[in-house]
Amino acid sequence: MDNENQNENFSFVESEKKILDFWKDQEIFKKSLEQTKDCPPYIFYDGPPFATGLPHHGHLVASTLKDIIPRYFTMKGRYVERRFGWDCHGLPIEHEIDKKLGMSAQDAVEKIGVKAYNEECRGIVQRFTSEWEKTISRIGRWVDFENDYKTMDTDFMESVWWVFGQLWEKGLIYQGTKVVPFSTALGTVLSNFEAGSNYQDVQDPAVTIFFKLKDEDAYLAAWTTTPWTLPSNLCLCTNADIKYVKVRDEEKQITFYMAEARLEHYSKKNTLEVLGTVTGADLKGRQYEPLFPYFADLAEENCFQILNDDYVTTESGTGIVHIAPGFGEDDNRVMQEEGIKASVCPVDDAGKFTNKITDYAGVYVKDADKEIIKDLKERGRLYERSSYLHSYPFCPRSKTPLIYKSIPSWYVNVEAIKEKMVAANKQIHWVPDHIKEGRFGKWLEGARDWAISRNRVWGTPIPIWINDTTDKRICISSIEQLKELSGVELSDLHRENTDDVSFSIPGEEGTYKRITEVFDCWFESGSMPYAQLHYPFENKEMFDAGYPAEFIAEGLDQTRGWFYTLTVLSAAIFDKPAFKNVIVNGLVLAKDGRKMSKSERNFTAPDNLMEEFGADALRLYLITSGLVKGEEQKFDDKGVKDMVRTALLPWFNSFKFFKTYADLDGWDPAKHYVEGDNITDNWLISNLQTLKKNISKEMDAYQLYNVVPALFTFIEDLTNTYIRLNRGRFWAEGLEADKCAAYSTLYTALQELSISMAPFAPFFSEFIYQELKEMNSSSDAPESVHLCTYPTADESKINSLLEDAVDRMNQIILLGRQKRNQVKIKVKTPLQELTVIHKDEALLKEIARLENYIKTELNIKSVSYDQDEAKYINFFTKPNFPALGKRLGKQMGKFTGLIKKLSEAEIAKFERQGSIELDGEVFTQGDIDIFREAREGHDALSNSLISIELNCELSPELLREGLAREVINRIQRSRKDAGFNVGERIALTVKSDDNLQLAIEEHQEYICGETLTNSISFSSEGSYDFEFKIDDYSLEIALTRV
RNA sequence: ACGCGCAUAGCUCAGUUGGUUAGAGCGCAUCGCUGAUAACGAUGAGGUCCCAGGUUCAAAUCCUGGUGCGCGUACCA
Repeated sequence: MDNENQNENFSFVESEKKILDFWKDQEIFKKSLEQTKDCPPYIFYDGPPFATGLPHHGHLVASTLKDIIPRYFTMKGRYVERRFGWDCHGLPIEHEIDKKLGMSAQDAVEKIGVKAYNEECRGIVQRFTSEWEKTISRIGRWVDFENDYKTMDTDFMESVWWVFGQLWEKGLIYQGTKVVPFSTALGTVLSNFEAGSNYQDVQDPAVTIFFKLKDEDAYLAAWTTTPWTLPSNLCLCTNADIKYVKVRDEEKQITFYMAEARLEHYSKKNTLEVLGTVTGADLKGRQYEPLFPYFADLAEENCFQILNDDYVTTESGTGIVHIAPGFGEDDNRVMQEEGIKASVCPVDDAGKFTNKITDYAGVYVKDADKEIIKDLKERGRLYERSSYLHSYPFCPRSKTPLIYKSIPSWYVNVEAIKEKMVAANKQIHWVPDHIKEGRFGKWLEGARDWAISRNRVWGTPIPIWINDTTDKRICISSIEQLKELSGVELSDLHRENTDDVSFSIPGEEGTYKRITEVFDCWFESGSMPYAQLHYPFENKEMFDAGYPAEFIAEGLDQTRGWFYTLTVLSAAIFDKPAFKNVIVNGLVLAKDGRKMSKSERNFTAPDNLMEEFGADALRLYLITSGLVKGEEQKFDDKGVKDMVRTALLPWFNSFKFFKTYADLDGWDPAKHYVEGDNITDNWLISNLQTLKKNISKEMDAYQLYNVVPALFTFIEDLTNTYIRLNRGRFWAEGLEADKCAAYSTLYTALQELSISMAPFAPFFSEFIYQELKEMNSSSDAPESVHLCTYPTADESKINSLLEDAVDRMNQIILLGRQKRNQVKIKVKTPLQELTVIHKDEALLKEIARLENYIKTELNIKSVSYDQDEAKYINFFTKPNFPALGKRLGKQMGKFTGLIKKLSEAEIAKFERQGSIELDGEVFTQGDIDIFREAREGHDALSNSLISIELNCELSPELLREGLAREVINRIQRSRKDAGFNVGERIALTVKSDDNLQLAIEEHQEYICGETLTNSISFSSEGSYDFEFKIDDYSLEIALTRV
């Protein structure tokens, strides 16, 4: 491999593509599974996406999480199967077909039949699978697409039947009429989640209507925004505790009742005279005349009377609510509670009045509003008409307003198992944790029965057969059971095959026929843990061993979706949670803080991003953000670019540095691996162990957002401390022990880093791993970084004292640079002396071990140490608040003042004796913090932990040495420009001013050594290839190859 | 409307159980470094920690009430 060339043109994107090929050709994913197949399983559930859309940023976040965790646990020695899943059924698919055919599903079924309709659906379900596979693979997610599960597979559907059968046996299924959100365009009931997904602010007509009391020449004023429900009115409702007034509108010649609190509102346009006051309770039981004749006979069933309920308020309207139990859940409830069973719902599936409503039969309800209002006006029953702005649910598919109507539906009695669900939730570890008790916990507590039937075509048929004579019901929960009863053995369970299967049972009259409804597709995705394995028909042991799953990860929107349905079914059947750990990711917003929207074009397509910056950068960006703890994140492409810059490039550069020199020296880990005792080597190795320890702690808690920053810090330490300080060791001639130790340390760090990073940045980790592997002449290392064991910390190599010491050294270097900046002396100009000041002798000794690094970094001739801080530094003290606050409580204020006022002498005494008494209170070490700041008039600097003094006096000698360094710099630049290789030796001709020449002569040996120059000749004439200005001096040089 | 979350530098975000000098990166300015560097390093400017109360010796942090944003829930007739 031509490494030289490859490095010059290294591209993360190209490298990733090569690695994708490598994984594919060598079947690394498969091998990782084979390698772990006897290990304890780690069960991961993949939530199935709808296959109708393309993957977006939200899927990428989830996909990254769904890749990192399984990779990590695989490397930890677990067997992690990853099956992709597809949600195939449901409205989105049917809606696509309806659009294509240009008609509703009902019409389509009538014209072409169930079979042909389902064929259409089946045909488009997998339309985008190749795009999904492409994007998911590109981001580096390893998932089994071949062995995927589809909710339309016969095995899957049969397990769904089994799940339903379980609920049926436990008595959790019932048929009821409930008032539900209904889409008149789709002709179907919507689930709660669907109904809530599209609220819009709309203007609806708001009318105040009079109902004539039977026993008095007065009316009741009721207010409604749905005039079309008035023909179905069966009762009126007041609040027992609200005061009502009887008023007279002389102008309109009418007397009526309304809430006192609403009087003000109605008095604005009308002159009203109050005749008397009653409570809602007083009104209860009084009868009124039906507004319309259609259901007048229901008066026999106690309709057309006034009821009481607390849900009536006086925030709007008249405080008297019109009740149409067919169209309102509260309405229905109030009447049920009063024991009135009557309910009417004279509206068909298309939202049109039935023949019962003779005057408006066939009219779409919203269209009927106007005519009804007109009719009421003519009859003198309309008091006021206005419009009302409120948010109203719309059908998310057809964008038409939903109506609420009562419909026969099949329900899961969720309320009966609420406690089980709450108990199951207690066993789940949520990231972020507030969802457990918050959003999800609250949702469970308020859970309501779940309508699972849909009057649809493309779905899993609900396996209930009803006897057409006796109304006896049988739930069938397997293909086998159906065969036993009917003699028909089905290989596909869709409606075209099941609808016509009927049977009778010997000794019973009548024929059993299947109901026509299919399942809500959420029931199917909630059945996924069982159905993907075709449990219990197959894989019984496998399921039992791995349930509940260890881990799932989905977006915050699934709180009410998949997280919920999994929990409902699992609690109902097994009284357990379905999963133990869940990471909930937040919503990805566009850069401008709004939702990402295709029409707004306010984001870059995922594929383009990966084409520009690579998948690793994208992955790292996503999982370092708040997205992995359920927070939203404004997605900025620049953030992805920054990941390249702040993490991947330094990592790459440190590797490239290593490789450049190791190749030059022919260093081979198999032959030249040495553990030396260099202090920075020990430090880096110690740092590495600490890193591994922290990673494993955070990963155990599924807190990914803490893992990657720790890795970044390590990369930073590696490049800006370890390599920077040790460059000289790699430049040394030959392969001495110390140099081998340096190589070995760097090799170990890079290798372990690549393995540690593998779950997070799987591509670049692989790249580094392969490169390092290639350098090893006798490597029996695994073929891929992803087949390695995840490194664990060797705690015996952790030396926290040393880690601290290096921190302090870095502080000293920073202070030195700060000082040089202040006095404007470049690092190239050497300074004579640095004094490190600290009272602690042991610390000074520790720092002295790092003296050479300090000298080099700050370009200092000598370092001295001084324990007598008072010479340079002022002290000031502050109480250690956390410690003292608890002890002193209210007295804290007083002592804070005393402590801050301590004199230098008292502080010195305190330091010497280790304690001090103030106003009767004894303070010991740790109670008082001592801070340091440089004393004025000194060249000292302090960061309150450590202090330095830098001798900034310059002598001509020092200045000339500085000049020599400048010359080296110019020669190196020239070498590079002239195209010399790193190792090539040169001869130099120099033309310069006298003082500069003196500097060069004085430091000739040093200059030659640094620049690989064999000889320097001086000239005073002619002109040369390279010309420079150094301060006020001019320098011209020419280079020739030797 | 209710529930949950969020609000910190021009921008994107850290900020442990309350603890007194509130941090990082980007951007900006200045200086420097560069034979691992698509780079980088240092220094500096930049803050009403959304607002108002409260608890406390002490509040960015806890409580209450607002405001704004997001998500979720909701037939308020």
